[in-house]
Amino acid sequence: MTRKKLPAMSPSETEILRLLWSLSSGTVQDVCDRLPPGREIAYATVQTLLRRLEKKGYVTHQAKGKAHVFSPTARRENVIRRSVTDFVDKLFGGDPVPLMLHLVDETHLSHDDYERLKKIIDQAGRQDKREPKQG
Amino acid sequence: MTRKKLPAMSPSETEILRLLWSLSSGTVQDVCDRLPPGREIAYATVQTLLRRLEKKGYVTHQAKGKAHVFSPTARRENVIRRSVTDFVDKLFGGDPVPLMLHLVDETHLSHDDYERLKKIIDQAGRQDKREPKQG
DNA sequence: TGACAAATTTTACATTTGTACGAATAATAA
DNA sequence: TTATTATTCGTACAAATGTAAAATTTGTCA
Repeated sequence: MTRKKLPAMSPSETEILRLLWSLSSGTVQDVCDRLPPGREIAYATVQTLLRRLEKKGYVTHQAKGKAHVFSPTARRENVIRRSVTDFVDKLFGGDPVPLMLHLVDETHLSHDDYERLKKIIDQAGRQDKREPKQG
Repeated sequence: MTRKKLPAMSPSETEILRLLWSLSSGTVQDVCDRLPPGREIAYATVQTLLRRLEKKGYVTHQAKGKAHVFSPTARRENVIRRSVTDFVDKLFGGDPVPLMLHLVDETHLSHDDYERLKKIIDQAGRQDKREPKQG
């Protein structure tokens, strides 16, 4: 299946799509309710953003009573992968390592987070040895 | 000293500023020469971007012969910190941990990178224990 | 069935972004 | 000093973005 490459999302669109993911699916109102305190944008604005996301292919909707229930179409993983790649390209010339170092340095992590991270890194590192060059 | 908060950079501006960092300072032409192959934008475009960066306060210039030599004013660390924070806010609701996990998972790292990362994480984790709540 | 409320659609609009041409200017070589 | 060349400056402009008011439609309750 030729998975079409969707047009890039704007930051605000990204923000909205994230909220929709956290809801699985929802109406404009639902998304509005998820806006964090301090981030106040009008209902109509959220709606515009959802419409644009739909036009770009990131979400779809289905009528439910008088309201529209929106749901994400693109897989979260894929969208994130692309966003991260773009970001790393612009700010780090494509090399993710400096970003990782930055994150570890700048983030206050809980002990659990450290353990989890270490574990994952260990795993990834070991896997790396087992599959030296497989695509 | 009340360090003023600079207006956000656009992705293209970020890209250009990154190149300027890598040069320490340089003319429009210098920056153009640093554009990676495949990324071709006109001299005049680069110039506009630098001009806008200057207006926003990220770079400054000084005349050197007939050319202008641009140099970054904002500290790289700070700009990166802010960019990363913004990005994490939009895509992960402010929690950097999922981004770290994603990066470790998705990135093909060299053995050295793994070691380096592990070391840094260990260090950060230990430091975390020694300073339980100091700002 | 008619009024009311909730939601959508339509339309709008200032700003930012990406991109660049052409004119002006300054250095330089002849 | 003049022609040439490199470089900036001013200007432009379509598309994307952030934001939303106004108009309209659609359920729903009395």
